[in-house]
Amino acid sequence: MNHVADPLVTLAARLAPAFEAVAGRTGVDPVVRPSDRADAQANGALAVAKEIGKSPREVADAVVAAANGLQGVCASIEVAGPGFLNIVFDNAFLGGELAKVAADDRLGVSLAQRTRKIVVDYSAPNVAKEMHVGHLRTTVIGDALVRMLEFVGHEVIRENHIGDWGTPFGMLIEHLLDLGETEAADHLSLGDLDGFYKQARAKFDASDEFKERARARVVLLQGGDGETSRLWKLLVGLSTRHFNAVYDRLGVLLTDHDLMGESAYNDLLPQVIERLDKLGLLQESDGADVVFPPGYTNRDGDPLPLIVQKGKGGFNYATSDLACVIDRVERLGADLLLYVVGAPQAQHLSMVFDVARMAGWLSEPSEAVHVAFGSVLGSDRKMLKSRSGEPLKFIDLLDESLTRAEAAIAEKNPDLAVEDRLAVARMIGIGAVKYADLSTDRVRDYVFDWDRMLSFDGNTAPYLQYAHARICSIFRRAEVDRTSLRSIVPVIAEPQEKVLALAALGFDSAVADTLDKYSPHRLCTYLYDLATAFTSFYEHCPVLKADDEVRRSRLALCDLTARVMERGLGLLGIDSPEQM
RNA sequence: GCGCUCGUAGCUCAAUGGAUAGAGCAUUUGACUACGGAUCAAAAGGUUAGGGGUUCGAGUCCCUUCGAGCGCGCCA
Repeated sequence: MNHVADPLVTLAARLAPAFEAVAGRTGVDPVVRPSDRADAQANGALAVAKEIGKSPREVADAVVAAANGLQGVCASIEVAGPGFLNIVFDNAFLGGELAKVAADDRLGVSLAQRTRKIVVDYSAPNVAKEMHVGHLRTTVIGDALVRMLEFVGHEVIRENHIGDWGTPFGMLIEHLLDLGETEAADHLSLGDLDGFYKQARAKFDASDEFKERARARVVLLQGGDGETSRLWKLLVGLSTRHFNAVYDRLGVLLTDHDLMGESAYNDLLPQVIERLDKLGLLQESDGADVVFPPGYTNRDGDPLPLIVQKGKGGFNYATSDLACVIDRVERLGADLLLYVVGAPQAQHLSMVFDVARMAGWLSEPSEAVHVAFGSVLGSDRKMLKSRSGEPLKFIDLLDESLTRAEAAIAEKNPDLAVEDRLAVARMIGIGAVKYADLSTDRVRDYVFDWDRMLSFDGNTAPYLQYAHARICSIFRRAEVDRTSLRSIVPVIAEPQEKVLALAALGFDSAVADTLDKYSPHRLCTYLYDLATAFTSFYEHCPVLKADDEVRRSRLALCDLTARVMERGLGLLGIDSPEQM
């Protein structure tokens, strides 16, 4: 049994019996919330009053009278307004809780009550195409969710569903042959994947002869021809090298081990059709094999089908997505499938999930969730593009983040050794890009703005990293063994100490809330609150100059704050430099 | 036309159905013999797009109007 770190959660548990006694039933929610009038407030009396036909204040008074589990937790509890309970925590209680969390390697973050096997589908770039800004959100959000899910104890299977199959590969392989393998390899290893793709595309559009060769090559590829497969693998290998270079620079967990491209499901595709057919779900419509999940209509108001086999016999992405569901549930035994995919695909995924449920491939307790996200916009509020109008290359984005971060550090901390500057600039620059992406509600579009994300003020990665670095600076001067601070009970006296203590103790709830909705911005908001609580504490409460007992107590608060910040940023995939 | 998502301060964003809607930027005003001022404290800034409804209580849930973005049968 994990210790509950968040005082608000403890309070709710202690208060619940009193609410239940007054309401005369079990399962009453005390509705404990953070408060700006006290340390916490409990709003449950208003609902109970309605239920049992008494006045809210009467109920609130009765709850206070019945609450006998609060000794040692609360310093005061009083009825206010129409029937709210304002609660002030006991400082000694908070100190004790801090000590427990400080002694815990997990910093109070509890393990999931039910451990699940979770497939996270994210990133998914296309072979022979360069990664661009369109892959930013899925990669960054997916990575953060993976880190958090693993941290709370789930078994996570990362799947990078790369686009490594389909009709374009006929033309790509033919172009490869035209260029000659070695020359093509040189060309591609330079990283100019887009140029290669565009050349192939141009030939495909211009030449009937090439078009015919490309089509024949697709047939060979799908038929498993040895030489064709070898060339295909060559293309895939050159592309994944590019992907890995980006992932490495970005600092995400994806490796070749996580590759699970469309080609991996090739053998399953015919089975998808067969099984749908046997279940009687398959219908023929305009020459294609389709399934009609209820509730979808097209332009004309007619039922909208999910096409699983094209009129000419080929499979499409719906087939592949259904095969994925089968593979993930039946072979891997996953009970939660997360799709970190852009919001525009909502209808498609919804139809795929519906069909999978109709077919019985996705049933309780297994479920699929579309973790949708909005677009990255430029300052003109349109999709972010490079100056030339092309999608912004991922690698250029990373380069610019580094350049800008390095310039900022050189200007603001010229004392930092030059050899450290590059490493720190990487942490700041990449962190800024990731945090900007993670810190707004994922379902909304967001405006990409270098100056804002790299600012050291406001809700940005550099601000959080700065708070962490300041604490590290304190410890460079303090000459104490940080681990020795983790067994002492901090004394909470000043208001700023209390705010900071409550913030640090809320890490568990922040992680839980974040995972509840798969919304990383909740953890970001939490860490920002923690950072502001710290800077306020830092301004008002001298640490190193304080008398011995207070000094040790405040050092302990600093240590815990830094650990939570580093771990929290780490869960977002962001590093915390000790100096910056 | 239908569907999905969104609409909150000048700008960028928060707000598990709870009291007086919060931050940052920009603006204004304070605090630098500094544990890292890369900061802090404060002021000002709002009919939560409009209108109905449910509820003890609505930015949040429902209906509707307006506006924006994205989807809507053989690309993925």
